[in-house]
Amino acid sequence: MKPETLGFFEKVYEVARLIPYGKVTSYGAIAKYLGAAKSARIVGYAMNNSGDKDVPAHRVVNRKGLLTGKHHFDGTNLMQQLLENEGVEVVENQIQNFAAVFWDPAKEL
DNA sequence: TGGTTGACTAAGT
DNA sequence: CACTTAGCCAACC
Repeated sequence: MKPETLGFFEKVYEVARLIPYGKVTSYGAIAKYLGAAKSARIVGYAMNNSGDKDVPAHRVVNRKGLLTGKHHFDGTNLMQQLLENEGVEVVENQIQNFAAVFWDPAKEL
């Protein structure tokens, strides 16, 4: 593939694509894996631009397992539906049993 | 070049 | 226990 811009965003997209089916991770976990643990906000910012990318942004939530980014999806419950479709239990925008579905790239990779 | 933004996180009140 | 404040850093204007 082409290295593209080789910017921080592209790195975030690659990690996001590595998230297994039925699993989720946090912005901070991705940032840490990229060596920029304090750039969690940048990860979220990148996700905002992931609309044209094949990035499962619905698998990326904040550290509390809360679907903070669902407001950026087209529908109001689209993000939740996608997660539930993968077997992730979500109630009131919050992932249930978050620890069980949490996937840490820094540890898994 | 410099200032604003933001799908975050940790710590404090 | 819920809200507020502060730090953080890459991209955008």
